[in-house]
Amino acid sequence: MTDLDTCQRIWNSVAAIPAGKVASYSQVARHAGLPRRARLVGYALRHMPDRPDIPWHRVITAKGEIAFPRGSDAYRRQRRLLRAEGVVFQGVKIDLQRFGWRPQTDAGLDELLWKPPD
DNA sequence: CGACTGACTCTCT
DNA sequence: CAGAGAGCCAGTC
Repeated sequence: MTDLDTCQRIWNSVAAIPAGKVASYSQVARHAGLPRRARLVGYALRHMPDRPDIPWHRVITAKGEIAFPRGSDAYRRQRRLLRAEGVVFQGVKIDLQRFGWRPQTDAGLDELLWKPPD
């Protein structure tokens, strides 16, 4: 397994994702100080202890899709958890414009978030 | 040591 | 906007 410290940082970054928003693997990797290690994040999550304080379901691919194959058990589970937090799915994808995690502009994003759709 | 794989991403077409 | 290809890193065989 990777350095425990690395995993800790990854999990910590995942835990930093606000409820109702999602972050891509690369986003989490970058936030954890691991620029191009998106796959490592995936690996870390795969081997993650099922701790309730780690919202793994808020981590999706850069396309805004759940990384699991559609129709799989894990896919439905993650999708349900996200929907429970208010994340809206457009078909198989999530609108990253609205639900994408913006660590830098997180504070003032609410207005943007709740602006009525076109 | 090398080939294969995976909860990935970026770039080019 | 979708598909192909290359890059990336750790684990497994």
